[in-house]
Amino acid sequence: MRPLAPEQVADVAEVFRLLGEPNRLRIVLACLETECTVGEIGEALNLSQSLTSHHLRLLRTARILRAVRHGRHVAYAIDDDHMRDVLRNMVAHLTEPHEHGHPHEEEPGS
Amino acid sequence: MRPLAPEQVADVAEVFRLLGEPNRLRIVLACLETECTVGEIGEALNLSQSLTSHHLRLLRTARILRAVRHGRHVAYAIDDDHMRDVLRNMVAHLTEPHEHGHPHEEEPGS
DNA sequence: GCAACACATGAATACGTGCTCATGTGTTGA
DNA sequence: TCAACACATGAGCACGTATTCATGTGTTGC
Repeated sequence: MRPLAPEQVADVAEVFRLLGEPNRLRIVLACLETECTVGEIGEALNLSQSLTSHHLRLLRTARILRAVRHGRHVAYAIDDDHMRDVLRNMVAHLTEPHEHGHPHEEEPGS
Repeated sequence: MRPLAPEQVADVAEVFRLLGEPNRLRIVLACLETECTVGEIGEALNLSQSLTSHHLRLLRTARILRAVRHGRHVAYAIDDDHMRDVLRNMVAHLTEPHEHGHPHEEEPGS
């Protein structure tokens, strides 16, 4: 992987930041398999309509989700497969145990 | 990918949140290829010693980085390969163009 | 056109967090 | 043991942001 341009670092950080809010992450995960309408998301995750829409706006402008109108509903879905892989790997990171049995190296001081 | 336990969602979000801060992300990227000491990181990224150490503490306790003492230096490195994949995919997400040419679906209202 | 529905958005607030300053802890060499 | 080095950490402040309330925009059926 190349050194990565300094401006792209900001973009990467921005996406991570958006995924770093629990409610937003839940929204993204809900849209991972199949597309969902705003109402469905709010009801499933127990979020107010306003809050759901605010979060969706951020996820949409950051191109994490894409929006499609269906009648008077608007459905959201994951933007691309890279994002899906990011989520899968992150889950793997926390689900699977740690590779080498390094003895819980947490605090260097003591 | 399974529905993912509600408590794990918080853990995933926590890791994303930590990677969502530009300086912390730069630190992680610096430790991606080879391990770096605190001093090297601070100098390379032009961060104060205190700030560098504060960020490293967060990254260490979240198991994103691991710390190893070498003499009076402490070197940090990426914790495991899943994290490396997460970063690679995220870069791919932003570097590569969007898969289907959906016409910049950004604002549904207008 | 008009009501009802589904969603978007601006303003205001309470809360979290990144950064700095100061100080503490651990390690090496004399 | 003592000074110098390398790093860790607590307190405090300035700033960003998640949430709510109120209101606006767009769409369907009558």
